[in-house]
Amino acid sequence: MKLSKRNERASQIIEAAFRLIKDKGYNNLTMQGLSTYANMSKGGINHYFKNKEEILIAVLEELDRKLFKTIDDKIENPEDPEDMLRKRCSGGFEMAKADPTLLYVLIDFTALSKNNSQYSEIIKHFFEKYRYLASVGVKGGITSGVYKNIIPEEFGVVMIAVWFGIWFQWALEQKAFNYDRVTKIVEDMMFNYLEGKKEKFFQNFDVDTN
Amino acid sequence: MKLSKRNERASQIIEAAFRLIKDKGYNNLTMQGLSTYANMSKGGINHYFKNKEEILIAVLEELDRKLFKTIDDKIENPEDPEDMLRKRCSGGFEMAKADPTLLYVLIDFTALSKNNSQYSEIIKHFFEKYRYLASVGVKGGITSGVYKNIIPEEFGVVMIAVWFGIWFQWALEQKAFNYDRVTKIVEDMMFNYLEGKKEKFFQNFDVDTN
Amino acid sequence: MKLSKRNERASQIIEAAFRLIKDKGYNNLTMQGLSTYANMSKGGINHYFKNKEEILIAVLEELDRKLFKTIDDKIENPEDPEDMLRKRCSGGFEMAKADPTLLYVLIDFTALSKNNSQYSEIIKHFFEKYRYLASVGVKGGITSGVYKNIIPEEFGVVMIAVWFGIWFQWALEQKAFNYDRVTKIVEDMMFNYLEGKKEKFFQNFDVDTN
Amino acid sequence: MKLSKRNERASQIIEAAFRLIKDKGYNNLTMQGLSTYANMSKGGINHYFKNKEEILIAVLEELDRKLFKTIDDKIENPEDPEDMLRKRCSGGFEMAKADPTLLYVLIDFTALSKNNSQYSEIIKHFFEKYRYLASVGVKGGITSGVYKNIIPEEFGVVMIAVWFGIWFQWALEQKAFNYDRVTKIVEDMMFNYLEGKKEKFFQNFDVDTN
DNA sequence: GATGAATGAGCGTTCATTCAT
DNA sequence: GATGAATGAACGCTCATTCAT
Repeated sequence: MKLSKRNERASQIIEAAFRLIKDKGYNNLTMQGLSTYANMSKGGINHYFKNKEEILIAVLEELDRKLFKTIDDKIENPEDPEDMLRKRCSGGFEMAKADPTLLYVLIDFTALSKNNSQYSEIIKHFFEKYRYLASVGVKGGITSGVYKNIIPEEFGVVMIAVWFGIWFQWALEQKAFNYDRVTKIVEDMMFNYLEGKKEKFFQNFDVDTN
Repeated sequence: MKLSKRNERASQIIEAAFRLIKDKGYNNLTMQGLSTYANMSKGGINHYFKNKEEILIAVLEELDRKLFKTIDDKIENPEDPEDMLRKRCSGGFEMAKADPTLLYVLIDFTALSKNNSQYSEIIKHFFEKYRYLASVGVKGGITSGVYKNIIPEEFGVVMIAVWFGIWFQWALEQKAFNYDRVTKIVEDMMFNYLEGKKEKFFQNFDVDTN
Repeated sequence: MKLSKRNERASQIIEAAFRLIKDKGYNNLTMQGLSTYANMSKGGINHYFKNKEEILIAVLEELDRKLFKTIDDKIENPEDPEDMLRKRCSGGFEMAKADPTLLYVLIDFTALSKNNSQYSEIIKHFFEKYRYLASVGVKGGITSGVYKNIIPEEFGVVMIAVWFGIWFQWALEQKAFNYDRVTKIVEDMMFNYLEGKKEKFFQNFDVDTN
Repeated sequence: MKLSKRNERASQIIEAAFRLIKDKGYNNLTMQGLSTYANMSKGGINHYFKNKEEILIAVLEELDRKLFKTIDDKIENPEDPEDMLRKRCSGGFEMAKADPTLLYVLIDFTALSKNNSQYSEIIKHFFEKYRYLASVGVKGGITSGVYKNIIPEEFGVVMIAVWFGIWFQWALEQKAFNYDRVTKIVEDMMFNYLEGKKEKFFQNFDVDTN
């Protein structure tokens, strides 16, 4: 009971911090502003978090959770590796389009990570995980005999690069390009590439059916 | 003579600021620290720059110059559009590999750009320019009748996304993947894709020669 | 309870600032010095006042209050307009004599008012009010049929000029003249002048009794 | 020759400082701004004045000269004491009306004089001198047998008080009152008062002629 | 538990003054 | 003589953190 109340209060603080960073950036996040935004006294925050950094770690973990949830929720049929890959891919793009400003939270922490090994580690693991998730479809395809001559982890790097790179540009200026058409291009590009790495039989089959 | 000495001192400050941001991040850049690092008194910096922001704008412009120079220097034979495209592409990858930490300067300013329209505009133009440079090769290919059914600007977005996305991951953790192999993959992937957009005659010809 | 404590602390700061300006002048009033003088940390002052100017506005209002109180307290019998006028007049003189250094606060703010419209407005209203108070006695005298051919507001200007001009000289150098004799002269002068503006009947009567 | 050039340059600085203080106030007078305004390098100013304070002393002396000149120039017939008195009186009022902002220079230095005995002494002597000038007419009247029962120095205090007090109010807000009518009132008031102090014979004579 | 008054180190910036040229 | 680059102390102000209530 007490613990749940404690968690509730802590969440309240984290959510407020998250929103403030998203809207105004890390550099404009003050404990005073946070206390106002979280409807809690300045001293009160210290009951739940030792100091500002502890809050920020929690915010970063919350970001991870948010992103993961959004992307992973898209997957419906995890048995089919190709479908999972496509879903993850489009899931990431949809998320980035739905809330481009979320990027600024990530960027803020990346900027800070230069001098904070804790942030740095979390962000590293964060990208590792997404590379892994991206690679799983490819890996599944390989074990099921679909793709050949491809290192799934490396293709995960590519997928994440594309996803993040487009998100970044999109967050900077949304009128710069047509998001849907560009993401369609990269999806085509990536799956055409994987197509070319399918086994001969399937490739021939695909070509014939085309 | 006088002007050149003035420029020299100003460059000295910008370089110091650049290094400090690259090494310690914007949030740890103080005028005191800068004055120490630039071997100049705190007040002395004010002869060359009205305030901290003016220095930072200059640093951002320096970043632009640095990146542009590194990438554009790679182009040797600008007559051949495909060659230019490949050179620009690999030029970008080589630069990112040569000095991954340069990214931190860009990331720092991106984080700040959320609440600073001046930074924001510069970074936007920055990416616009690189998208344009990336698109020029494709555009040249179209006018010379090589590529079809492709919007060069949109492919520019893709190229920059890939370049930036890989750079980002590489800067975060260089032991996470094999940079050369991954960039080889994306280059293959992108040029295969463009290949598929070549005119029928060339496409058939290409297929035959494979 | 809380509010009163807050007001108490704010007053403490204002009083300290008032004293410092009175003793050392505005140009020697620093936040550090103020914090020392007010027995409060530098940052603590920021709980009560957003910035230095806010403190100074409060000091100016305090000055207004101080002067008003001292002068207005002298009036005992407001039914008799002539008496009120005399009381106000001598009240002002007594106040100026009692604490000539109070003038320095006013002079400091007047100097600053050149480039600060907020100070300027307050000081203008300040003098307006005193002109008004000075004119009220004359006005009363007119409605009760005592004075004729006189514009009370203009005589208010004269009274304030005399009061302020003598105060100023007195504050500069108190051994320069005999304050009581000089103020006696100006009181005589002013009331003789008003006497001359009384209705014929009273004038004759006065002349006869002389 | 050298000296005169030196004086010329020094005057250039003093005039610039005077104008800057008059227009922007002492608190906005910087050596950099002064050097710009005086068309002289910052270091150059140091050839003519040891430091800022020395310039300010010179400015104060210049103020004294300016005021004295304006007032004293009005006197045409110094043989007639009453005329001299009237001329000085109206001369002071005309000067104050012609350039009300001149007051701010005086006020600025008065504010500073609290912590600068040099300024303080100059301003004291300044007022002393004007009291003296104001008293001379009265004194002359006494020795020539016109006024009785009056201490000229004390009446000088009154005259300066009136002059300064009206100037002050006028400088603060020129639309607050009709300057000419008010100065007419105080001149009447003061000379009526002196009239009342003339010897019996003259007084009777005056009354008869009225 | 909860508050917000209080602290003080540290920030960006200004500016009178010095001095090599 | 004349310049303006360079200095550094001092300023107003911010803000994470502490702690008495």
